[in-house]
Amino acid sequence: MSKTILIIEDDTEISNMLSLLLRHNGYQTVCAYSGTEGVLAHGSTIDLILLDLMLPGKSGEEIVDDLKSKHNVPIIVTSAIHDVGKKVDLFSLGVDDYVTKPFDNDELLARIAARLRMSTDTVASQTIKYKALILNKNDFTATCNDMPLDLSKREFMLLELLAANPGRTCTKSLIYDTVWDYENSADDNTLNVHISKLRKKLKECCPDEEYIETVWGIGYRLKK
Amino acid sequence: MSKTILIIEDDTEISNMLSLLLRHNGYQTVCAYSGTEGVLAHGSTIDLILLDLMLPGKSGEEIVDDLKSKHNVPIIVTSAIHDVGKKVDLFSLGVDDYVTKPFDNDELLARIAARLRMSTDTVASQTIKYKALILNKNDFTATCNDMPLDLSKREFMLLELLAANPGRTCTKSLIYDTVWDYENSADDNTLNVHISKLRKKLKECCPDEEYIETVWGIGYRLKK
DNA sequence: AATATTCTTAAAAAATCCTTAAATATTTAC
DNA sequence: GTAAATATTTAAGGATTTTTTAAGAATATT
Repeated sequence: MSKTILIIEDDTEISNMLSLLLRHNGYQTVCAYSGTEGVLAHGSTIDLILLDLMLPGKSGEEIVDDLKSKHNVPIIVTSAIHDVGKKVDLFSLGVDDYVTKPFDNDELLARIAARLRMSTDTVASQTIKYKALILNKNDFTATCNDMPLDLSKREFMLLELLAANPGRTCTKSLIYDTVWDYENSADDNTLNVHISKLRKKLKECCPDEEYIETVWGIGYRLKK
Repeated sequence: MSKTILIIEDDTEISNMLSLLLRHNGYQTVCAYSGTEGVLAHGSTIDLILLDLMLPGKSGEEIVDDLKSKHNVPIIVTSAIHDVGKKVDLFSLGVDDYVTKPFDNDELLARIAARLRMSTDTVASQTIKYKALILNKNDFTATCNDMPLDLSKREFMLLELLAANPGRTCTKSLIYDTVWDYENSADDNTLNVHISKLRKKLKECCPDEEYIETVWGIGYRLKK
């Protein structure tokens, strides 16, 4: 699955060059042109951040702090400074790596690949993402638009089943088998009620979008 | 406490220079002049390895593998090659960082310091902090808001497990495995009672805040 | 051996979740 | 367009799980 990289870089020329390089190598990119803009653009869909340190406005340290506290993904700093003192401070803040400009394209790609490999091995394999929705199978937590979703066990299992098969219709019979472990009687309304509650909770985080579609007479599905 | 660094480097001049540099900066050093010698010299007293890749004899990859399997400490490769392909392979083998020769002394020191800090932070650190809570694994003492928390062994282990995974739900089954060392029978109430007592003790130090959240049907967690 | 502490069990109370049922709304079929 | 079938929503009762309390069993300490 394609990874998304957030580029925070004030020099348009460098930013464009980076974006092109990364897209040519199979990544998706999001560009921000200042630290504050970068913090705003950062969210659950971002897998790694390329951060230029010499940005106007907020200090680099502040930005790293804000980014990390919002969503903890690897940060690689691209910097022209040769000041080693700075570098040490950054490491202690949580920066994962840095490259000094002008950088070698292949080296940059290698470092990005290394960082992504590290993070996917540990956490991401146990999570299901669907649009702004993230389900963590390890600890039964869920977030939508980075807001916590408070789901009961049955609600979580139901949403997990749907999110694991986005765009595919899950028949009621399949859902009862998977989530409830028994066959449904024809007049059973339990599933409907659970869907209703899920929609209500999802709407609180995403007022604009309808996630769960009903397939009349058959079951439910998440929109493609 | 002073850290010991193993220098694996066949060029005597560079080796001596490195050793001098590191000793001047408060480290102890051990020198080896080939890969095989390096693997032999490696043991429990070594905290970090500086490894020259262009060694005669065994391949660099083999050496890294042998070193890591003997005692897993950070390895920083010092290398003259600019071949990026090599670098990627090394990352996947477990090399933590690399510097290209000729290297800047200060940069090398910064990277060493960063790696050592990481490993002490993760492994050697014997305290767990969570909000106003501090758990000391060495002597099984705990404080909350600087007030001593008098915890029994099971209570400490339980709180330790939760605090080591803040925000994550620990399933009952996991908790029984970790704290009690046996599978729980379905109607076992022991864990619930311990949670109850923990909450009571925590409330005495933190009347305002509820630390332990229950995840219905699944387990418990500390709030994010 | 006696005492103190901690752990477990049991039972009642409280909280939460699940299901049912009924009323309303929507879609499909004729 | 109307009737039938299916879906949605709400509220309430029932079922399940958790919390709390207390007492007895197990373990550790003096």
